[in-house]
Parts: sequence; structure tokens; C-alpha cells
Amino acid sequence: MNQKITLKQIAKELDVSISTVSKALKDSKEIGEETKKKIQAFAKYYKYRPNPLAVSLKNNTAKIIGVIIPEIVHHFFAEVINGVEKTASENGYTVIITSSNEQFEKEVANISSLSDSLIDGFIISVSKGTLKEKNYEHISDTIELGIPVVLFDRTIDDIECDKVMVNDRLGAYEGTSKLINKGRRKIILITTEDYISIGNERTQGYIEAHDEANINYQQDLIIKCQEKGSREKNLSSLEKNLEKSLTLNSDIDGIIAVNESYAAVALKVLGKLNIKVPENVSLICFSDGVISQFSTPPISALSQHGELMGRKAANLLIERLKNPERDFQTDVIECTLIDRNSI
Amino acid sequence: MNQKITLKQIAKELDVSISTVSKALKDSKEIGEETKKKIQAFAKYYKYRPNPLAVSLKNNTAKIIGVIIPEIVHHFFAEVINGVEKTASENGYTVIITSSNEQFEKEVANISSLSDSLIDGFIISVSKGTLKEKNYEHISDTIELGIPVVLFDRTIDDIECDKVMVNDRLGAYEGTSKLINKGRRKIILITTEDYISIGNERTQGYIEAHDEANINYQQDLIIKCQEKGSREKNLSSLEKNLEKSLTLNSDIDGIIAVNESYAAVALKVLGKLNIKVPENVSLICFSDGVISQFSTPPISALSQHGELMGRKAANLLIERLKNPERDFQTDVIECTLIDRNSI
DNA sequence: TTGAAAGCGCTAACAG
DNA sequence: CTGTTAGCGCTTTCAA
Repeated sequence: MNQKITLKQIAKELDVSISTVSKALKDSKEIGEETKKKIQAFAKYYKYRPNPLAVSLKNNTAKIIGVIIPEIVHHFFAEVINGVEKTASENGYTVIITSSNEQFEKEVANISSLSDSLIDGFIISVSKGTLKEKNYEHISDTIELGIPVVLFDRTIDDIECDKVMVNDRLGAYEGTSKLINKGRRKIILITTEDYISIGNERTQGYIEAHDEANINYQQDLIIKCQEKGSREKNLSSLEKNLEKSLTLNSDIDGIIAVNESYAAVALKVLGKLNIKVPENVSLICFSDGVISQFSTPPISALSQHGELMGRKAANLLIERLKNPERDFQTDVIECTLIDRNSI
Repeated sequence: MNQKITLKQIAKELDVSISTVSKALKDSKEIGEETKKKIQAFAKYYKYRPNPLAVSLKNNTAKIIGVIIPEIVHHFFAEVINGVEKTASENGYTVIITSSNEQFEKEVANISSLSDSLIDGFIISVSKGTLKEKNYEHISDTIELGIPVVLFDRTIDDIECDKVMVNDRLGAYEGTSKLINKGRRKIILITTEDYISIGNERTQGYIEAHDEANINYQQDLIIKCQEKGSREKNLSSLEKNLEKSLTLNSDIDGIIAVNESYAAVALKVLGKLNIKVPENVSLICFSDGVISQFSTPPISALSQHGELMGRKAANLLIERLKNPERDFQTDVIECTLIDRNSI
């Protein structure tokens, strides 16, 4: 009912020109105190709000940040969004979120549907599909078109842009070292398939820790969880593999998982085999989410600081928007070990 | 570099008028085949995309849906977003998400910052702060301003608008009945404080199930988890209460929790007291999220079908946008019990 | 079949 | 100090 009021209407009511109203509402000193007071009061009374569409059209910027993540229903990404949202709104930006559902095609579609003049810039974590496909044209095209992109978490080496990443290798190294220092010698690593760089990095860290401690790691203790089927299938096949490994090698005394669900599966198998955590086996995982916090026992986790990551990504983007010529920057976030006595 | 091309530029290049270009790109039959072909080819080559800002300004609608949720880092809400996003994008709408962080003030601020002409309508789950405050003006104001609102999950009786809610009472009734049918007689209910209507509904269902089975429920078996402190504090005080209850009443044989974290706390306490699930105690909780799926043992859960909820909410909103005069509608979603053998 | 012109709501340079 | 005007990119009516 109480339709939005415009400058034009105010001008007409008060019998002044539109630009006078515009200036008055901006508290411009060009306008006389009297008039200003009158106009401001009137505008306030009628709850005048400039039409952001018109403003954006005029300035050719909508102050909107597009975030594209592989999955929304994921604690880590939700944390990142949280961080982006906070920093963005502190700086007057609005955030639009879309999910690629880990699919290359959807990622491309999302980018293209947002890259119209609506969006000022992107914050993206690429989908597994894209990593598999190794086709990054949609991203480099966007950058070339003049729309800045910040890549986070799952980044792409070949693309030059701002990035925020976790020091996955160091995290895995420290986690593994921690286990080794506790006297653990036969440590299983549960990781992803090779095309996901993060999993790779973490595997490297695992290996480095072993090398440094002069322990020969066994290749068959590195278990790669498949990604080809449904989540349920992948996890249940992981469960079988893990059970086999644990039965075959009764002297296994440590497990490090690259994400929470893998760790939950490990916990399940350990329970089934009646192996105690941490008495018999130390368990540790990446990602400090709701699973590791609420499992019994809680699992010690390497936090990736999702919210901080989101904040940093938003900051990088906003800085670039202010100054498109600045050098590309890569922020690296260190993992923090949250010890919950599962080690 | 490759700056976006406009109608004007195309018109100039091809030496026709802007409106001809506009029409040609719309495949209007007003325009001759020849010209149309030429223009369309040119536009395609230069990847012409209409500036959505200008289109929106013209049509006075941006096709944007604003979603305001209490918390992003929450499996259920993430699922809802997922659903909204899907239905929205199927219908050409974009989704903007903001989080109120359970705070009244932030909810008000979010609504007001979005209710400019940018947003066509809202999908909201009100914050705990708002429920506590019992101040719903920001929402009724929005509706009166002509911006439609769909309330979901945590709805408000006093406000007339479209709603999507879960049949919480029936869900709790069925969950409790299930336990009773399994021979459980002393069932603890872990719920929220009273001002959250959902918790209340669930408590009612719990009571009804008892009444129907002619079992006297004990008031002191209804444990209300406080909401005043930090989450950690609230949960650890819940832990203590629960432990006391279980020690005092050694014949307790069932627990029903209104959310996953409460159930996780219960699992922890049960483990500590060496009480087996489901042998000694049946456990069941609302919300089919990642905790209940991945805990050991997995917890039987009453799914609230978050994604479906999101889809329905988006549908209601889009329908109303098409036809603002239609009657208000409340969609009720039934909970589904996902049995994971914790009963 | 094509084009001129007005207008969506706002800003800003320029004139008065 | 205030107003006129042009223009952001697009749609649409009306005229040619």
C-alpha cells in the first residue's frame, strides 16, 4: 500500500526540483539550511530510500559479491559464507550465493548467469567436476572480462588471481608429526582421489612427517576414498577398505583423515573392531566441524578457519575492486590443531 | 578489457536504431528477417547480455529473493537454502542470503537493507532473539509495504502470510509412540526453552503420545536446555543435568531430543555411564543432519526435509509474486522417521 | 519494417 | 543557493 517514494515525488510535493532534493538528502552545502531541513524531514517521514537499482545503474556497480561454492550443506563452506557475509556487509556489499553441486556445468552456468553487470566480483571454490575436467576457461574468461575473482580453498595454480588457501601440507605434516611424537608408528592416511589438489597436499605433508622422523611409511596405508558413486556408496566402500586394513595390520596405531566424514567412518570401524580411541589408536582429522565436535569421543581436528578464510577472501576482493591494478596476492592460513584427546 | 557491449553500441555499429536492435534480439516479428539475422549474429559474436540492472529498473522488479535465516552454519538451514536456490533458479530468480545470527537487531537490519527495491520478496525463519522479544513489526511492516514474506520453520501465528512449517507435534508424537511401542516407558525429552514455539509443539506431541498410551509422563523427565549463555555453556550444563537425571532414574529407557546436538550430548553421557544404545536406552532426535548420520551408533532421526521446505517456500513466494491477491497458504510438511537402529 | 521519444530513479555538470 | 539537462541501458508506444 505505502508504495516506495521517489525523489520525483518529494520534489513535486515540496515544489522544488529533483536535483535539489537529491543534493539536500546528501547534505550538500550547496543547499540552504531551510530547504535542507524541510526536505530531510519530509523524506524521513515518508521513509525515503534511494532505489539501489537506479543508483547502481548510474554508478555502473551494484556492490554485489557472488560466491560460488561446491556445496552449501557443508559446515566448512557455511563458515566461509559467514565470513564473507560479515566482511561484505561491513563494507556495504551484498552477497549472492550459488552452489555448483560439485558439477562443472553448473559452475559454468552460475558464473555466466551472474557475470552480467549485477556482480562486482566473485569468490569461488571450484567444484570437483571442474578439477576433474581441468577446464578453467570460464574462470579465466571472467577475469579477462574485467570481473575480479578470488579463489579459495580449492584453488588453481594455472590461474593468476587473488587466492586464499590453507596450508594443507603443513597442517598434515603437523598432525602426522603429533601422532609420531606420541609414539605412533603405523599411521593410516585416509585421503581423496588424486585430482583434488588439497588431498594431494595433505598426502605430501603426511609423507614429509614420516621422512623427517625417519619412518618408512607404507604405501598401502594411504587409503584413497573414491568419488565416483554416491556419497553413501563411497563411504561404505571406504568402510570396507578400512576394516580390511585394520584387520590385516593389527599394529596400526594412528589414523589421520582429510575430512570429517572419513574420520566418522573410521570411528565406526574402530568401534566395530573394538579398538579404543585414543588408547589403541590415535585419530585426527581435517576440518573442525560439527561431526568431530559431537562424536564420541570427540575427534581432534585441524581447523581450517572457514570464517577467517571467508573474511580474507572478501577483503582481497574488495581491495581489488578499489584498486584493480594491485598485484595478485595469495593469503595462506595455517591450520590449528584442536586437541580433543583423541590422540 | 573486453568491456560489456550495449544496445547502443550495437545500434551504432550496425547503423540501425536502438529500438530495432532491442526488438530484433527479442525476435520480434516487427523486424525484417534480414535485419534480425544480422543483428542477432552480431550480438552473439560480441556476447551481448542485457544489463539486468537496467532491465530491472525498467520493469521495477529485480527477480531477487531474499532469504534470512538465523544461522548459516547449520545443516538444516543449509538444506533449506539449497531448496530455495534450486526452485528460484528454475524460475529465473536469484537468491540473496543473509544471516541474523539469532539476533533481533540483525534481523531488522537485514530486512531493512534488503527491502529496497532490490528484493521482490522474502523467505524468513525468525531468529530466537525475535521470538524472545515478541516484536514482529519489521515483518508486518514489510508485508504492508507490499513486499511478500514467506515464513518457514519458525513461524509466527500473529502474522498473516504464506508459511511452510513442519508438523512438529505429530513428529514428536510419532517418535515418542515408536519408543512406547518398543516397550519404553520412561522417556526423557530434551527440548528448548518455552519461547521457541517449535520446542513447545514437540513437547505437546511427546505428552500426547504418553496420554494416548495411558502412561503418566513425569514432568522432571522433560529437560529444557537453556539458551542464555554460549553454546558450549548451554550444552555442558545440559550434559550435567542429563547425567544427574540418568543416575537418579536408573530405569530410564528412552531419550528423544529436539535437535541433533542435544542428541549428541545424550550419546556422550550415555557412553560415560556405560549405558548401551539401543540395548538399554532408545535414542531418537529431530533433524536428519550430519551428526545423527555419522555418530556411533548413528541416531534415528525425524527428518524435517529441509530441501523440500526450501522448495515449497520458494514456490509459495513465486506464486504470490505472480498473483498478489491469492489467499495465504500454509504448507505443512510431515516429519519422516529415519530408522538407524538406535531405537 | 524501422525509428524517435519518453520514461524507469538517480546523479552530476553546468547554468542561472 | 536552486534548477535544467543529459545520461546510465533498456523497453515500449506511437509515428513514420
